[in-house]
Amino acid sequence: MRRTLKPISTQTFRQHLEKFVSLSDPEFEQAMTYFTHRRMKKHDVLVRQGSKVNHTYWVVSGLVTSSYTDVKGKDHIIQFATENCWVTDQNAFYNQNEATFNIVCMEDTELFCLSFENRERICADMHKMESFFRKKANDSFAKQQKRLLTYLTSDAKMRYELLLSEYPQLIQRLSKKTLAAYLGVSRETLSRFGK
Amino acid sequence: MRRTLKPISTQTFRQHLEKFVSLSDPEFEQAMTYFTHRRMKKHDVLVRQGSKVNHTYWVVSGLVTSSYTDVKGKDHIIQFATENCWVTDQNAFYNQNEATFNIVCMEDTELFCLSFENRERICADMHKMESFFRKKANDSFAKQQKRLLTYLTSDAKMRYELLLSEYPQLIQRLSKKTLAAYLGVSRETLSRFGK
DNA sequence: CCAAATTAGTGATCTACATCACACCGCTGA
DNA sequence: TCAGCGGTGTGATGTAGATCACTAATTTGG
Repeated sequence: MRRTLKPISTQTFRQHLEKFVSLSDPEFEQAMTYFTHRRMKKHDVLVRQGSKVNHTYWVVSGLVTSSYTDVKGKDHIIQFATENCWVTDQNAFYNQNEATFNIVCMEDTELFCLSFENRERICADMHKMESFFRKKANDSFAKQQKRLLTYLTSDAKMRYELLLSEYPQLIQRLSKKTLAAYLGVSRETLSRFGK
Repeated sequence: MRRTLKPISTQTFRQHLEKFVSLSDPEFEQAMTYFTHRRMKKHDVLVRQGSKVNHTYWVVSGLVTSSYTDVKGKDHIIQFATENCWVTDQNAFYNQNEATFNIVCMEDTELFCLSFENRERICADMHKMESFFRKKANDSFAKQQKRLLTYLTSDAKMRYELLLSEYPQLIQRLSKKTLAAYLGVSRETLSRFGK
């Protein structure tokens, strides 16, 4: 549980929080005390399917995926988290039960970590932070709904092209296999979309 | 904007809130002042695709669907809301932009309504209510994620059987056509799954 | 620095599901 | 009361995309 936070990272984090709530200097400093900082290596596992989930993470730098391995051993990625994204197994974290997802670093990754206890404490202590998390959760929910709608309305190729246009930089950082697991399409079919 | 709330409904609503936060009698009474009450008829429209969304709704009784009509005129149902469910177009409501979804009563429906302004006010005035909405939003997000995962991992028949086992009573209240639009499967294919 | 593993492209098949077409039934409302 | 319309079942056919099988290229870690 180290405490050496780079000023640049904390500034970016502050900007992130201030998208939803405005904070004074002392308020932001107070908020930071609830977080810890970690550096992970590529392939490191943050959350393992079936085990407890004690933290929610904010990605300072790097890239993390949240995925589910089904009974046939096939992977399904339900979320990418790059710089300035939050990631955890929501259900397991909030209800304190076993993880459905594997959360794994796809690159060397730097994180701010918030434990379950600290999450409840920061929300109880700082109304503004509870407000932040409410707004953030609503926002995530809306985005998730949009993604579900994409599944209901678009075929695989359209979903791929949508991803290309929305996150062009992400495509460079991930293998096609990984993209396929996110798009819900086989590696072979994705390959045939060309480009 | 009437103010005649049946005691039974308000008691159920209180129980709903108390799943996430505990409220004293005066606190609950204060909270209720931010809501209004409405009765709708079958086929009435709460939100129309393309227009502004001024309220979020809690269903006292009845049944409401949130759906999207695509360019080909095909309907996709993103959510059912029965008794004790919240429903609105999240994105349009929170970001105050145009609705993606149609929200329509499938039965005569009774609602508690919370306007955008009142939502922000109740959250600012009552920390506990902000806490409620934070927890509720996280819960909804996790449920939504689970549904997306179902799409990624299960075929149409499995999704149908899952729905049957999870919401057996819902099946009685909806036409197969409507169920098909929720499951992301054609009416004909659903029909062939048989009873 | 090289062996092993992982990633990527491509053809041949297979299959779940969509779409089209039609027939039938039970409401509902002028 | 009966015309019409939405809901439902079912056959025939079309198709997106899965799966299998193989080869080649690229990455990686010991």
